[in-house]
Amino acid sequence: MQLSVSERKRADIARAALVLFARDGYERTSVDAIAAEAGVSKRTVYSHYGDKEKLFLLVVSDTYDQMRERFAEIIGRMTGEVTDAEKSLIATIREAVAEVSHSPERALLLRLVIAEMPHMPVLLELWRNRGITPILTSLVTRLAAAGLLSADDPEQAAGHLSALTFGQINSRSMMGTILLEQAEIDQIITSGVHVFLCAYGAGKPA
Amino acid sequence: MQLSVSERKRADIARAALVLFARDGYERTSVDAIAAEAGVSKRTVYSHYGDKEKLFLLVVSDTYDQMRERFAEIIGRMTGEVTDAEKSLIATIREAVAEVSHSPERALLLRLVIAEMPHMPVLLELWRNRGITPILTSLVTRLAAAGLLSADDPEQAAGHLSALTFGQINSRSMMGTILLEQAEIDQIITSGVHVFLCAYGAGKPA
DNA sequence: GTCTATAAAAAGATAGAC
DNA sequence: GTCTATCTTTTTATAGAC
Repeated sequence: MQLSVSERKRADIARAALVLFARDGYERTSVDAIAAEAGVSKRTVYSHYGDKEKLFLLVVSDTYDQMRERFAEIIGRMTGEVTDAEKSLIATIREAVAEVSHSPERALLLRLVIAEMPHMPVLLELWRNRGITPILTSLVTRLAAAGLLSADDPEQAAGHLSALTFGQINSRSMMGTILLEQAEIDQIITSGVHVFLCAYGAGKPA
Repeated sequence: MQLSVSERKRADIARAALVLFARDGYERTSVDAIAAEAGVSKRTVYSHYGDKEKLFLLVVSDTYDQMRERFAEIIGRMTGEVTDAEKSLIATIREAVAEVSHSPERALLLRLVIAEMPHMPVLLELWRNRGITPILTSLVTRLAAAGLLSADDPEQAAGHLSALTFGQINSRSMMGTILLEQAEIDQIITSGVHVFLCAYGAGKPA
C-alpha cells in the first residue's frame, strides 16, 4: 500500500482542506492557507483539484460518505437478537452520536453543508440522495417486523426518532458549535427514546 | 412619525443589508453591494454602522428580536379557553411556522446564525439568552397547570415538542433552504403533536 | 452627513522554468 | 508534477472635499 509522492501530496491537500474548511468555513479558507497547511505550493493544489470549489465538494462528499458508512455499520449491527427495544435503541444511538462527535471534522460537516448549500446546489443532491434517514427507516422496519415496534409508517417513525435524538443534540450543540457533556447527551437520548416508545412502542412491560 | 433623511438612509442600509446577507451570506456580501442596494455611498454605510461585522450583528439581532416577539405573541395567545390540547397545539404551531416562513429573510436567519456562530461568539450569547425554548416551556407549563398535559419536566417536554415540530421542519427544509409544501408542513406538525401527546397527553378521549 | 477617489491588502487563478 | 513569481479582481476601509 505504498503511495507515490504525488498521491501522498494529493492526500495531504485533502486532509489540510478538511481541517481548514471545518474550522474556518468555505469563504474564510484561502487556497494559500490550504497549500501551506499541506506543505505544498498553491500551484500543486490547482493541478490536483482544478479549483477551490471542486476541492471543497470532493472533501465534503468523501467525509460525508465515510460518516454515513460508519453510521450504517452501527445501526446495522443492531439486529436479530434484540429483545429490549428501549435499551438497544439507546445504546445504538449513543454509539452513533459518539462516532460523529469523535472527529471534530465530521461534527462540523453538517454546519458547513448548511452554510454553503444555497450557493452550491450539488450539496443539495448529495444530501437528498444519500441522507441517513433511509438507514434509520430500515432499522424501524426491522424492529416493527420483529414485533418490538408498532409503526404503520416506518419512514415517519424514523423521522420522529431522529428528531427526538439527533435533532435535539444538533439543536442544543448548535450544529456542533458547542461541545455537549456526555451526561447531557445521554439525557437527551434516553428521554428522546422514551417519548418515541410512548408513541411507537409495542408490548411495553408496564 | 417623520424620519429625517439621515434616519431614512440608516433604515435603508439596514434593510438592504438584511436582504443581501440573507441571500448571499456574510462573506459573500460586500459593503459595496449593500451601499448600492440601499442607494447610498459606501462611506455612508461606514459612517452609520462602523464596520461590516457591526452592521451584520445589528441586523441579525433586530430581525431575531422581531421574530421572537411575533413568536411569543402567537404562543401567548393560546391561553385560558383551551379545551382540546391537540387541536390548539396544531393550530398554534402551524401559525408560528407560517409567521417565520412568511418572510424569506426571517426564514434564512437561522441558517446565517449557524454559519457564522463559530466566528462571532456574540451570536452564541444572543441565541442562549433569547432563545425560543423558554416561550414554549411557559406554554407547556400553562397547559400542564390546566390539566391538559402531564409533564413533570416542562422544559424537557418543550424540547421534545420543539424537536418534533420545528426541528423536523428545519431538518426537512434544510434550515430554510428548500421551500416545503403546506401539506408537508401540516403533516409534520400533526404527526409531531400526536407523538408528543402520546408521551405527555392527559385525559385523551380514547 | 454624504459623496468621489483611493489606499492597502487579500484572494483566486495562471505563466513559465525545471 | 512541482515550484516561484505574477496577474487580475475584489474587498475592506479611509482621506479629503462639500
